[in-house]
Amino acid sequence: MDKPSLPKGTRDFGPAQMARRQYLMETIRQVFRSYGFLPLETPAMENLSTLTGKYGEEGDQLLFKILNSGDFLRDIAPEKLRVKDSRKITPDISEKGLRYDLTVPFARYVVMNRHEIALPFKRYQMQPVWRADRPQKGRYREFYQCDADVVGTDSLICEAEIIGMITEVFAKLNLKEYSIKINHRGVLSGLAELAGVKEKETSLFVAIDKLEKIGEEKVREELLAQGFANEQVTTAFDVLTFSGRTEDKLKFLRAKFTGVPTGTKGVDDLTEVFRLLDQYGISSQHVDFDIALARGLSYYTGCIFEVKIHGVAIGSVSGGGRYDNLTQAFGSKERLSGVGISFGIDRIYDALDELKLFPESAQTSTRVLVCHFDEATRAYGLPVVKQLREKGVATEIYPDITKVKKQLDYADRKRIAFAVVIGADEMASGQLTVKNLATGEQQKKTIDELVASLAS
RNA sequence: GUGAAUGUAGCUCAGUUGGUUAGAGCACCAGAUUGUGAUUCUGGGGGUCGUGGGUUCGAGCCCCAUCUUUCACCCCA
Repeated sequence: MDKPSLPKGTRDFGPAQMARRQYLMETIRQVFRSYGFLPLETPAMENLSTLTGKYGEEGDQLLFKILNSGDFLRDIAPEKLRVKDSRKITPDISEKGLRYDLTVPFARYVVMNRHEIALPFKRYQMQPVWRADRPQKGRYREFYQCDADVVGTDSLICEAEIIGMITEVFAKLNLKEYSIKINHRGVLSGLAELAGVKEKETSLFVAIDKLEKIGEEKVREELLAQGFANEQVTTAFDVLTFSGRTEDKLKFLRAKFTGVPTGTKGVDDLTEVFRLLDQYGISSQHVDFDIALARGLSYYTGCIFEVKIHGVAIGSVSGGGRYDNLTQAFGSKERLSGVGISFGIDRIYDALDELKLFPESAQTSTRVLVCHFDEATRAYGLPVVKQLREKGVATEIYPDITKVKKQLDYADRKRIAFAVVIGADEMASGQLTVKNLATGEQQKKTIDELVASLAS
């Protein structure tokens, strides 16, 4: 038998990690709920027809596909098999795939349940997604996304609230050094139009998205290599490299986009988002209007967001944006606009871990261990355990009869806060020995005193 | 998907130009202490050197393949 192992890019999460992950998820859930989002879960697998074509060509390549059940090769025409091109026979042998993100299944759900959904519909969803990527640090093949989306309204209040939620989540996590980058697809399209490269938008966006990472020179080289004309690139960079405060950027772009409706729409929306943040009293100190922010997912049409934590070598920990046509991709006749945000908790976990920001409270386990010496003292301890549990105190009793040393050792390893030692003396007097494992101090308490002191 | 690096005990790592039975620290288990953990002392278990081939009288060390992890590209949470 081979040594057991895990598929590439997947991980187990032990109790210590789970405590921290749950702390993260609970923090996010609390914020989502306070903004009026309600939970939704969808299946791990979707029909491939639901998934393909929504994420661009690259995305389709990264889909995990599920082999059909049964003897699926039997009915395939032999000449198809002879070609030995697995992509050609994929539709014949696979009709399901693992979900790639939570937004597309959400859009599918909205279209399927349109009749019973009250618009605007706000849902949050925290589930794993799968991507057949090559793993690296902060990049896994199975990871959790925590999404909140609103569908059925164009109001930019949603965008402002997304920024509000990000700000609140990060404040609760005690993360102070981060930036929320915001841009608008309209600004990017306007830019492409100005440069006269409207038909090659996508390759322009992909290139300028790397501006911060590889610098202006390299991006120029890449664009020229892709056949963009020198003056087109220069025009684009004139706009991209403008620096200044947000208001200055908006003013500058508004002037540039005279007679360019898509660009003007982008500037209008962003202006409105910043105005709403102000009215809401949501701090925009972490918000950074970045003209070069593009983001890959092809379905975005309006504002786009991306969040980076400073001081850690981890990609973006959160991203999102507005998408106008996603429900139409599922045959909806009605135009439903949606906007949402996704937190990548695996990356946030890595960042918090690296920055040592997990609070002590995120790693608590059992609070009390009841220790004993023999069957009689163990039996005496059982109702003590029961009483503590009824008061909501996480309590366990050492199941085997063994030396106190071993029982305390167990308590120490599990970082249990208190040990209650019950021997013949305690049983006779009713005064139990309560030991604080952190300080080592011991005192005698009756059962009632014990329960009262620990119940919160 | 493309290009590169890595892998020796549970963990972090030594291991000479290829040469006998592969080591350390920490961790683990047991005892010193039959009512007390985290500190001390003593002893113990544990490795087909990632896996499979090859070269050699002889491979942890050299060669090939494969897997894992990591890095860059691509893309992204």
